Amino acid sequence: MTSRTPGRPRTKPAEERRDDLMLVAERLFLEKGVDHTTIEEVTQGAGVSKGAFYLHFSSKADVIEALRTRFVQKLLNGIVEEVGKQQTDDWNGKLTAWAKACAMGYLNAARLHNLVFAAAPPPSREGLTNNILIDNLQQLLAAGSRERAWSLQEPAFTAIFLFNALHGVVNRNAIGDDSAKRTELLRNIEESVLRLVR
Amino acid sequence: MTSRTPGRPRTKPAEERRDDLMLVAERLFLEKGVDHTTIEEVTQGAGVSKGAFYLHFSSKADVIEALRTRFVQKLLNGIVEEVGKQQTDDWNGKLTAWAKACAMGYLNAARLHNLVFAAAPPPSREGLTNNILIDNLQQLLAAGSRERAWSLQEPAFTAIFLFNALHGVVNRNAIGDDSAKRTELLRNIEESVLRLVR
Amino acid sequence: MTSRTPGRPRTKPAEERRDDLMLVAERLFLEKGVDHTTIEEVTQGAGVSKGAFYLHFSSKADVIEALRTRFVQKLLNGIVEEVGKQQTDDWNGKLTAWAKACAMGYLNAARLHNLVFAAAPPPSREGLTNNILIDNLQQLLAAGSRERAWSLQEPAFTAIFLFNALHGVVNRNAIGDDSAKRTELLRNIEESVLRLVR
Amino acid sequence: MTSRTPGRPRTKPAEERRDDLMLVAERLFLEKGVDHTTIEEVTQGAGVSKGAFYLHFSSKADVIEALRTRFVQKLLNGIVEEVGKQQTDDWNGKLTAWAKACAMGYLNAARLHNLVFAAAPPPSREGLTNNILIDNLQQLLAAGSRERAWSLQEPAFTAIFLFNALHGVVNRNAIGDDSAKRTELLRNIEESVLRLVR
DNA sequence: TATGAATGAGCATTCATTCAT
DNA sequence: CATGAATGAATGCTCATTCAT
Repeated sequence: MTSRTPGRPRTKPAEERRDDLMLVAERLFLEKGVDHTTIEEVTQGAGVSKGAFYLHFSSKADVIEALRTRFVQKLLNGIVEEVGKQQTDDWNGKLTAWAKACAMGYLNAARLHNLVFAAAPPPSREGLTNNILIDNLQQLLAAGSRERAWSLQEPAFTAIFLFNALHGVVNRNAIGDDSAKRTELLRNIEESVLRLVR
Repeated sequence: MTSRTPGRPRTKPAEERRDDLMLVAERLFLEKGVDHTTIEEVTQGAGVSKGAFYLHFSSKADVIEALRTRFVQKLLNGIVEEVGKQQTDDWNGKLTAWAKACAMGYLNAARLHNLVFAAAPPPSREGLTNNILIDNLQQLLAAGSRERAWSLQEPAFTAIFLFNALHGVVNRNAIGDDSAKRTELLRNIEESVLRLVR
Repeated sequence: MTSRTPGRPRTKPAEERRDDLMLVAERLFLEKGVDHTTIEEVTQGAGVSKGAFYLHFSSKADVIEALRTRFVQKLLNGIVEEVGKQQTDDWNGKLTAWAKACAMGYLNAARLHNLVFAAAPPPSREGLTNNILIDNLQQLLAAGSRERAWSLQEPAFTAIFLFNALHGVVNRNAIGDDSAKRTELLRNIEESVLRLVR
Repeated sequence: MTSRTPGRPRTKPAEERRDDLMLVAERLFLEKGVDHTTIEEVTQGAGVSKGAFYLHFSSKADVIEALRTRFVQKLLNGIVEEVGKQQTDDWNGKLTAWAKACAMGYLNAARLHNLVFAAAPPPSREGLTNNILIDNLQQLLAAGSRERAWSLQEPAFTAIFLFNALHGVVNRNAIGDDSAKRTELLRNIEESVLRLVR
């Protein structure tokens, strides 16, 4: 009589339903990839009808967008908070706080980030071939370390770190033919790389 | 016997046909994304029938794999060559050669890399939201630089460099709960980050 | 606490609501076609909830029926009134009054009639291909007129008039194989057609 | 024996397949209306897979268009042929030939015409309410005939003939407010109507 | 080798209608 | 009288893959 009819209320606040759907979508997208997750699977997982999905999102792409936005926002909030805890003039502290908070955010979100930004990586296959590049770089780093050229405690870590830095920096500067820009890019790369190994 | 119109041979060496198909596939994948490129478009572009595709590749995923392998192999060859040119004990030279060759390879391949590893993110939208993180990091780097905490000539560059390094390093260590590993990861991150800004 | 915001009454006499809904439905049906007008659009236009629609009509088809009935009734009333104004024995006056009132009714209702009777043909495409028949007929009429076979002032008008008369008369007599009926139909057509051109 | 493998050839000339599909589509569209005929029903009726439909038509609307074009073309051919049989200067003969051939074409095609031009009339309901207008007109015509105002042998026929002529002529001149055009339209209507009853 | 007609599972999206409140 | 969240059947269209020739 209170209204708690056994069988769960068929109607929920919109916000809650939306969250349910996003939750399930996130899980399924991560498990099977966006392309191989159907709307129906999402709604079934959320215990609603297929049509209900479109009460909250205008399309499949719309959920991804929502997931993406939410993820980035949460992460940024966390970072800002951590950085704020540092002394005003402790720049190293701030920077490492930034990096750590960012890393922790990703770690906690596990593969979600990839999902949200790359829309369905071919499951697990991703890094495999990449490895032959990273392995090669790692060998170089290890060799140089052994020769005391640098002092690296974890060549494996640095290889991954550096490879991804390179990859990203190039991606965001993908300008075809501007020779001046290329030169500058390479100069920047050189400097950063050398700092990294001391 | 009668229908042998003099003109292009309708039959080509398998290797050549395969290359034709890969070439077209690569171009179309880049132009419109993997998911929105059909096998038929690929075969039409290569001037062969739809069925011919399956004479050379077992599936759509198979071309992607082939494209990926070819890309990585070429890149690695180029890198090894450049590194080989350095003096045996010039480790800094070797490392920067590695980084530069890798960067150049990507630059030359432009967006191909992304394609090959991430199976077509919805074009261009990708980095947009990411930017709010990178922007934030950039501001931090710029602020610290102004205060003479570090000597960075290009905070914008470093922000991108660092963000991607972090992202990649975390992705490849995505282990849920191993607390020891997390601690070590964070320590490595801290050290690398600090080296990066001196 | 009551939530009864002073303003428009949320409740209206049934008759009025029904009229509101019919009005909006008519407009939308005309603008976008029946099939592409949703109940929700209708209720939104009328400022009521979706459910309210079903308080006044049992289904979508039901509004169309209501619209149709109302249209025909109004038109008939207008015609009867005009015809009634004529002298009792002025038959030509009565007939032309009928025809004119009918024509005016349609003109005033514009495309509504079509809508109501044909359930939204894909807008505008309708007559295009028909034209090749009417054009052909018009050429015949113009040619005969030039040769003084008939005295037609507006072959274009007559072509349309006649074509539609034929079309309608056939449609309403569409009996497959009754040969006698067909013969009579053709005789009637012949007679009427000849009268039309004198 | 030559190629008649039991089990029907799974592959047919495109033209033939296309015709099969159009044939089935036409029948189903007529039986149940366009909107209530699914592509799958069409392909099942033609004994092919759903996908085969899209090998020959780009969409559902495309078949309708094809059906329409084919219908009009055939009809026009028949008319032109009949008209051509008349004496060069027998204008009445030509005109009645036109009208009869057109009528016969429609009769033979039965409801196809309607279908093709109006895209699914709500089955059978169509003329019902219209009747109250036509009935009224018929009564007027019959009354005038009894009074010897006109000499109509078939008021029922003439009522339908005239009603549809009016309807069509108005539809094709549906200009909102051009008063001059309206006046002329009414004058043309008046003249034609009077000719029709002598 | 090469063809291209044929397949058919697969899926996003729409919307009339219901009903608990 | 009124609401609007929820339903879920219905359907057009795509496309990777097969296979008879």
